Parts: sequence; structure tokens; C-alpha cells
Amino acid sequence: MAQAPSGSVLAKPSACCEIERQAWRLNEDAGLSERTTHATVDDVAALAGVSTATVSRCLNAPERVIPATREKVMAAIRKLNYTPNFGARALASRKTGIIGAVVPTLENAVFAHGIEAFEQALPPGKFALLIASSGYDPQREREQIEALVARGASGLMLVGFDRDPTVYEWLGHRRVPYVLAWASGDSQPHAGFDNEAGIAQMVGLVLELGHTDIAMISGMTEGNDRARGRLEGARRELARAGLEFRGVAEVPYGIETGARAFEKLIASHPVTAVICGNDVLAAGALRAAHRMGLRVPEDVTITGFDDIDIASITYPELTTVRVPHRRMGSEAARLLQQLIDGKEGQSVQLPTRVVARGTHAPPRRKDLPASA
Amino acid sequence: MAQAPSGSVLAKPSACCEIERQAWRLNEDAGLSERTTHATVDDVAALAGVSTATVSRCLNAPERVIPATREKVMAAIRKLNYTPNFGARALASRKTGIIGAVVPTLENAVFAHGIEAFEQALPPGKFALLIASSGYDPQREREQIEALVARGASGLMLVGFDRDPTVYEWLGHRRVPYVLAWASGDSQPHAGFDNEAGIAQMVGLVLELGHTDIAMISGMTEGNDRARGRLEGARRELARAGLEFRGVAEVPYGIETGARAFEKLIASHPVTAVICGNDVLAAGALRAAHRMGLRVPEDVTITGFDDIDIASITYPELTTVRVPHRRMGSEAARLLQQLIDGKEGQSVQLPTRVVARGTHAPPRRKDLPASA
DNA sequence: TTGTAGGCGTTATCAG
DNA sequence: CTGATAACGCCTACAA
Repeated sequence: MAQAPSGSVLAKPSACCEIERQAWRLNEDAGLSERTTHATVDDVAALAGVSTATVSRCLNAPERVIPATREKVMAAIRKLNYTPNFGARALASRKTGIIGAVVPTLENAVFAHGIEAFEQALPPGKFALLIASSGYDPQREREQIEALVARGASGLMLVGFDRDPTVYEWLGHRRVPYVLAWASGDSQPHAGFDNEAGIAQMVGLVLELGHTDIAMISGMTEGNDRARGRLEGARRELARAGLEFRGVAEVPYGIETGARAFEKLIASHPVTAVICGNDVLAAGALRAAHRMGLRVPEDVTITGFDDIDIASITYPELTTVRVPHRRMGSEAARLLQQLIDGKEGQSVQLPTRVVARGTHAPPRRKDLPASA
Repeated sequence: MAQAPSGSVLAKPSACCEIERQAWRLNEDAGLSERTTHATVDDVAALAGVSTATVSRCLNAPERVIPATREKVMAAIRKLNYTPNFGARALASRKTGIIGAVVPTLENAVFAHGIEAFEQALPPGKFALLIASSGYDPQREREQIEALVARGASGLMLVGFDRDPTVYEWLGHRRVPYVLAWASGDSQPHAGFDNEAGIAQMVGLVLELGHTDIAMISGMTEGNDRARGRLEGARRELARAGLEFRGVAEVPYGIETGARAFEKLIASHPVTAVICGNDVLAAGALRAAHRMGLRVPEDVTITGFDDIDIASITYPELTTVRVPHRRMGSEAARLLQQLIDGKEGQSVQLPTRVVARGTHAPPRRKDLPASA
């Protein structure tokens, strides 16, 4: 009988031009079928000649066991290849060591990086991270939250502040601690930054350059406080200078959508600068500009927000607003752990700053070529 | 006493220029302190006037309970705001509904997208996804695998084939089903594509254009079968044409490392084409080329691999190898579920193809300017 | 320092 | 279709 480590080949269809497939199955105890069940504390205790309590202590509080017996126990554990049963342990100890996180999507680098930092900031071995994505859908987010809690999450990391109040009530009733990342304000525990202040800095820069005909490509603002904060912050800063946008497009996240929005905006408004709600939209706008034969920044200024990797590989490199996403992820992890431990935790508001690269310049003097 | 939904403000230091912090704590039952414990099946059963068995059935096999009693039970559940205890459920049913995944890092868009697709392909509500990242460190990956299994993962998704055989033995012994994503070969259940074939297509294109002085910027090959497959595949294709690389740099994943490698390669070898192991390295190379004043593709051809988003926002847009990362993620999810269910599953090998965009061209005739 | 024994909240196997 | 009741595997006072 086949003895492959974990499975056995059932069939291998001849290689086809398109997609090759091959059948697999978890093998059903091909060889030794004596003990199909796993070792338990009792087995370990018996083999080591101690009580189950001692075995448990060796695992959870080694210092409370004398080295000699501890050695015996550990040897038995190794020999039996014993691993504590997760369910039993969770049931008895009333803790799972699982933390949940719901993000809109990991396809947005901002969240992927933040989550990565979040995960790395969790004490290794002490916590594991359960991740779900909502696709920016509030209803789905709610289901995901409930699913994670149902799977034993003893703490949650959520993105942004905007959500139905009943979600917070539910969480409060269940006594599930949570942290809002990429959020600001002070009505909830959070780790974030000020979107309005960040975009205001950028708009300030554009205004200083002398632009007056400005448009904005914003992400979808519904249920997204980040996008809304940026749009509103930009409007406010413009208003302070007695101006308003010549055009505003609100589009879903994506390079293509950013490109389309740019084309439309340029076609219908005589703008010299386009403020984008994030780097991906800006990258799309930049690509559209290239394809339309517009020079950046000579003909048009384009700015981003987030400063993710792509901001430094566009050509010219993107002028954007730097946001410490990774730092935010780790701060969120720190805060959440403190909340879970019942300790006092600190919400934190991280600073942002404009990174001036190559996509901004003073507006083109429109009268020059015309009056020549 | 404060009655905030889930916490109460303890202190708010005056806003500082750098980082603002604010103290939080999960409030300790500020109001009603009657029942600090959660409702259990017994409570629900009592309130509904049925047995715990019936309550359990209502949750796990509603069709086995007549609508009348089911309604009573559901009403009691709602009223008590009852949620099954995860640990108890896992212990009794011997299943957690948790699937684990270990990836090198979510900061690599390839994995972020694949994982996102993997998660979405999991039946919602039936499974939750536990994620850990290894940082490309085999030792850490092993720890993460054990941690996920210890947290109740009943199936695993791992990246690539390269790892200590004892890991597979351990998994086999524990009877934990697993799927290798971004992997090929046929000794394990996998969902992937052929790195060697993919890169060979690209090298073929470059050779056809007439290049003979070619270099490669590869990702780190140790413990990374994807990078190694690409490097070896390229070497082999070159050898078929009687050529070999004029230079090879093996560098960690990143834009900066790609840029540095390109500078060094160009400085020490008279190459006309640089094959890159992935799009990020290629983007770095492209940026370096721009900064060095080299024209792409007139002066030098640069190619990538993966076709992630950034490939279409570089300037010129990147010629690369398209890999169906999302499709792979969902195929991996499908396969893993079948393995978990004890059913036969199909390994799958997805096709790749060259996407010819703007960074390739015939080599520059070096003798032309010199002989003029 | 170590052992004893009860309980954690569900599910599952039987009868009824 | 529903109800007792015995696992499920581990933790943790409490005793020794």
C-alpha cells in the first residue's frame, strides 16, 4: 500500500495545454491503524507516572514544577507527540488566544501592510490572528465580526469609525474589546491619523504653488470615514482660500477607476491640479495623463495620499502624503492587547506629512501660449 | 457613572505636535452587575421550555426540529442574546471551522491578493481564516504552522514546496490536511503554476528580439522554490540558445534592492536586457534606469514576473509574465476544503503567459553610434 | 511540590 | 420529533 507522507496520487491525467489537474486524498491510515485517536493528558500523565494536573502545569506554568518531574513529563509529551486539544483548553481556561481583524480588503496595500505590522506586533505564540475582509460592505462586515467572535476571537481590530451603532452595542454587550485602526476621533479606542489635517497640508502646498483650478478624485465616501475626511478636509482648506473644486469625482478604489475619472475631469474642466484621495487613484490618473499626452507636472499637478510603495515607482515619482501605516498597525496591536488584559490602553493619533516628489509644479500660465 | 457603549475616557492629554495619546479601558460593568456571565444552552433550554439537545439541534440541524418549537427556541436565543461557546463547541464536535494560512509576508502583493481570493472562496460562515507570516524564515514558518494547528486550524495553506521534510511528517502524523499554493510538482496537493515555463516564455521573447547580452535580477533562492525555478528556468532557456547570463544578482524582495542591483549590473556588464524575478524588482530596476538617464526600452529592456498592479503604472508599462494569483488562491481553497472533508481533491497547475507592454525592444546596435 | 476531583458548555447517542 | 445523559480533554481550586 502507498505510504506517501500525507497523501497518495490517485490519478495523473496527461498534461493538457490549459490547466493540469491531479487527484489527491488525505490517506485513511494506510498503515498502522492501532491508535487513530490522539494522545491526551491522561496518556501523558500515565506514561510519565504523574497526575494530569502536573502535566497541565508543565505546559502552562513550568516554574511551578520541579525540574526533575518536568523532564519526565516533557519526555513523555515528546514520545507521545502530544499536543493539547484546542477546544478543551479554550473551554476550561476560558481563553482562546485568538484575535480577529476585519479589513475592507487585503488587495489595498495600505491594509495589507497595516495587518502585517499588526500581526508582527502580537506576542508570538501567545496570539494568532483571524482575518476576514468585508469588501467595503457594512452588512458583510457585521457578519464577519460575528463570525470571528463565534470562532473565539477575544479581541477585534476594525477599520475606521463609520458603522452602525448597534455593532458597537453588540460588541459592548459581549464584552469583546476592540480597536479601531485607520480611525481618529475620541469616542472609541483607536490608532490612526487625521485625514483632514493630512489632506489639508497637501492642498495647502498646491495652493501655495499658485493653483486655483483644482479638481479632486476621491474614493467612495459612503461608510468610509477615511475617504470622507479627505474630501471634506480638502474642501475646507480650499474654502479657506476662497476657492472650491472645479470638479469632484467619487470612484471605487482602483487604478482603472482613477484613470477614467481623470479623463472625464480633464475633458470637462480646465483644471491645473488634481488632488487624489489615495495613491492608487493618483497612479491611475498619472497613467491616464501619460496616455493623453499630458506632461506631469508641467501640464498638470497630480497628488496622492498614503505613500505606499507604488508612489515611488511612478514616473515622475508621486507627490503624496506620508501615513505611517505599519506603525499604526503595531500601535493598534499594542492597544488591543492592553484592553484584552483589562489594562488601561492609550489611543494614538499618528502624524502625517507631505512628501514632495515629482508630480507637483506651479500651474501653467495659460495666457502665454494663447497671447503669443 | 459613565455609560459609554464600550469604554470610558480616562484622560485626554492636551494635543501635542507629534503623537496624541488618550487612555482607554474596557469598562468593568459600570451599570448592571447582576449577570456578568454569558447565557448558555441551559438558559436557553429553560426559557424555551425544551431540552438542551433541542437547542443544539436548532442551531446545527434546524430541519430536524419542527417549526413550532424551533421558533420558541430562536426567540429565547434572541432574548438571551445567546452565542454558543466556541471552546465547548469545538471540544464536543471535534471541529473548529478554522483554516490556517502561512505566507512569507502580506507586504508582497502577490500573497495579499492570493490570500484575499483564498478567503473569499471559503464558504462564508463555515470557515474562518487564521493567518500568520513567516518573513521568509523557515524556522519561523515552522513555529507558525505549529501555532496555527495549536489554535485549532483543521487545514493549512502553505506557500511553495521547499521546506524541511519533517514538517510534512509532522503534519501527516497530526492528520492535518494542507495545500501548497504557488507551488508545482506532483508530490503534494497543490495549486500553482510553472515558474520555469513562465520565465522561459519571457526569455524566449527577449532572445527573439535579438538580445545576447542579458543579465538577471533574481529574488533570494534559498528556501524559495519560486525564485529558484525562475532563475533556473531562465538559465536553461538561455543555454538552449547557447548563451549564458552576463551577470546575475540575487537580492531580497524590494524596490530599493532591485534598483541597487540594476545599478551594479549595468556598471559592470555591457547588457542590453535585464530579466527580473518579479515585478517589484523590475520596478526598482526601471526606476534606477530613469535616474541613471537610461531610456527604456531603447537603451535597455527590462522584464518582470507576476503582473501585479504596479506593472501597469510604471512608465513605460512593464512587460511581464501574467500569473493568475487570485485564481490560484481560490483553487487552493477549493482543494483544501475537499481534503478536509475527506473527499478527493484535484491539484491544479494554472497557465502563465507573457504580457508584452512597453519595456522591451530589440537591442541597440552598439556599433552604430561608434562607427558613425 | 504534587494529586484529587469537579466543572467548563456543547454535541451526540440513545431511548422514548 | 424530543429528552436524558454520557462523553469531549483540559484547567484549577483545594488537599495532601
